Amino acid sequence: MKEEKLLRKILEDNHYKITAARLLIFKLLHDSEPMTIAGLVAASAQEIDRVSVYRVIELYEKLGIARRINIGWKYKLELSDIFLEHHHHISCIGCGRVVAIKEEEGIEKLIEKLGQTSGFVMTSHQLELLGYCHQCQQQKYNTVKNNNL
Amino acid sequence: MKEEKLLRKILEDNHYKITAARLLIFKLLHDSEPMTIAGLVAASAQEIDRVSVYRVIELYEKLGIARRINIGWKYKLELSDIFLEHHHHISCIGCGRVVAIKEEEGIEKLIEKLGQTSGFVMTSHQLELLGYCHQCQQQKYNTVKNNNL
DNA sequence: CTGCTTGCAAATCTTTTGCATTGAA
DNA sequence: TTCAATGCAAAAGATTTGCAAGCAG
Repeated sequence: MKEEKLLRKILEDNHYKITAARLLIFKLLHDSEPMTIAGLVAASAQEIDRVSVYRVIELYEKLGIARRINIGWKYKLELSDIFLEHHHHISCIGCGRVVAIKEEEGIEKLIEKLGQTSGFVMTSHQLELLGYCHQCQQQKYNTVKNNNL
Repeated sequence: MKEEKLLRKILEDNHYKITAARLLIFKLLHDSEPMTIAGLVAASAQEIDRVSVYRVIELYEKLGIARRINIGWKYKLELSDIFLEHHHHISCIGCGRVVAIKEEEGIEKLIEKLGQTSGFVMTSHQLELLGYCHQCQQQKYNTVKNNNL
């Protein structure tokens, strides 16, 4: 897949080695919805140590390969805009699912304007929407939450 | 101050007692910029136990008295929209300071529209902006970060 | 008085660090 | 061969839970 090729190039260009751990974490992020660190640790437990997951994620954030998205006061990880188009998310409070929202023209411009007005040089932004998805609106107040992992 | 009166009313209406710990945490949030839990714990260490801070905050979030705002992958706490007008923030990556952004007409409407389009019933949203404040733009790449607390 | 609140101790969970070993280039 | 990357152990930090004692209503 061509995304992996880009990954390899970024690692090489920055003089980092291409290792099994790094490829696996990338694959997991590439093939799934946004995941928590705990989820990544669980999914890769057979192959790599918990600590290495943290280290790979740290590196991926530094290199702009992955980024954290906030869900309430937790966070999940996904590949960055280099691999996925820039977008935002809406998260379901009921089942924990995260849905990507296709770019809405206008919002980016507004956001950029807000930063300028404050005298800041903006480096990034994130819009977090919370609510109940269609499914969870029906089975209202379902006690058993399928959050995270 | 009239905000404290509202606090007391909310607690009473929901059958929670008015205690020194609850009043103190409220006062701290009321008199400061957004604070981390660690900051609240430190500021109230003489009077109340760390665990109680967590419990008061938990209660305040449940009652909609306080809310968490995301800063990168950390968070800080501030009084909710009942006490402060609804607004957003821009955080400085350099010094950690959080600045409130006055409501920008248009953005709220856009956000509401995004939720509807996704078939969600939206309950809340948060816009997180990151960048460098005017001061930190000058003393670029200041190593000593005054983050948090 | 009575049950909600709190403090204290300790259990959990999450993230970070030190060091010896392994492996990619 | 060589230094970066990893595993393992353990430290450090953040949050939660159980229980007895204290206090608001």
